[in-house]
Amino acid sequence: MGGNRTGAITKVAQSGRVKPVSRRKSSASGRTAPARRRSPAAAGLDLAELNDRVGYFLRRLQVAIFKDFIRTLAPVDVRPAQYSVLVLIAANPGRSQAAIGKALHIERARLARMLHELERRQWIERRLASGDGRSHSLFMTAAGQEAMTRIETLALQHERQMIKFIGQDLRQLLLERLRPFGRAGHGHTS
Amino acid sequence: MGGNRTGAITKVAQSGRVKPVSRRKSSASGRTAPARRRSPAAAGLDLAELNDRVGYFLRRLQVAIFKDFIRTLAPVDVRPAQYSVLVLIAANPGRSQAAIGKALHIERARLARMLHELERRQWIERRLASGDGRSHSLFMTAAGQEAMTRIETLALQHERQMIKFIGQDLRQLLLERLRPFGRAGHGHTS
DNA sequence: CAAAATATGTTGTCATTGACAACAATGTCG
DNA sequence: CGACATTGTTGTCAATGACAACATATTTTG
Repeated sequence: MGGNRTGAITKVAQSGRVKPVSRRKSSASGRTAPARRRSPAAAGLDLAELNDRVGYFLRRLQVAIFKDFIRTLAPVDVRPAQYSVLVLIAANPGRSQAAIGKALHIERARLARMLHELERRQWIERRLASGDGRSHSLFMTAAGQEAMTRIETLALQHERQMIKFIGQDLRQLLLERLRPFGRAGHGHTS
Repeated sequence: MGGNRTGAITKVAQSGRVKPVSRRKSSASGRTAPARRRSPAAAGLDLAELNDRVGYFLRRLQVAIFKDFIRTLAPVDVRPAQYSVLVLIAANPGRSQAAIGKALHIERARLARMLHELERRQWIERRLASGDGRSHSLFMTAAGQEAMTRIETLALQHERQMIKFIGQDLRQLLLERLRPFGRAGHGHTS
């Protein structure tokens, strides 16, 4: 933490030090009403330049989607990252932790701990790779595959909710346009 | 923490307990080569059903964008959330913490600590609201407005990098289609 | 072949976030 | 006035991302 123990309002410059903000492109036409009775505090604030930051809206949408995912998959207690790992192991049995981690951009240490949890739940198992004494080959257990049925059912339910939320057309478009970025080689400086 | 202290490979079921995974669309044809010298481990893994999870790709893109934002704004040490707060205060001077927080979906406690930091840096100031003894009116300081010039310059530089990364057409499309979700009333169950 | 460099998995921390609980002070409303 | 809501604050906890340090094993090199 930062150890920020302020708590007291600084109370600086109650004079005119604060200029009314250098007028930017948007807004214009000044404030709509000088005295909007009983403004609910969160009345339409001006997002200003935030309106042109694609990262802002993408973040908002992504958070909303994850929240829905977590809520929908709560019955099986599976989080987004866990889900992606389970799917990859099921579709690519026998691969190493390094392979799974690189494909999903999950760091080694993080993945190791996540796999311990999935192993504790007896959904996956790790065997020492035959050819390489360092790596572990990952597999789903029978119980894991059974669980995947239920998990995929809920994941599909979540996806349907997403379609209702953002619209099938936008979802399809996002999938088509974003898939290339989801492949390895993007987003990592390494 | 979780207290997961396993560390030992369980070494279960080395027999046939693990069925070769219900054949999915791709894969097939078994392992390509029994001994692919220096295989990069992360060779194209099958994303399977992840290919239809819009949340997965959205997450990947969003993380990449935030990383670029943080890297680009590193000279001024401003993170995405801080940036959004600064922009909103500059564009809506005098509003309360509650108003800013609701508009950006930042929780009260989180925003309070963030504002303490921004106040410590002397970029913003808080005055007791005239009409309401509970709330604080937020303003940019002169120094804060000066800083905003540099911050916006870097933010624009980041945005241009985003255009190069995902393409101007996709960015514009995302902005147009996602802006409605960025408005209040979405993503919050409250 | 032996030393050096790499790769892999593990554990230990730290920093950032989101979420909640508990409070104190204040405001609103019946 | 008294019950309840709002606002800001602090304390915690959980999930993540990021690194450092190791032990072990493999690959590369001289």
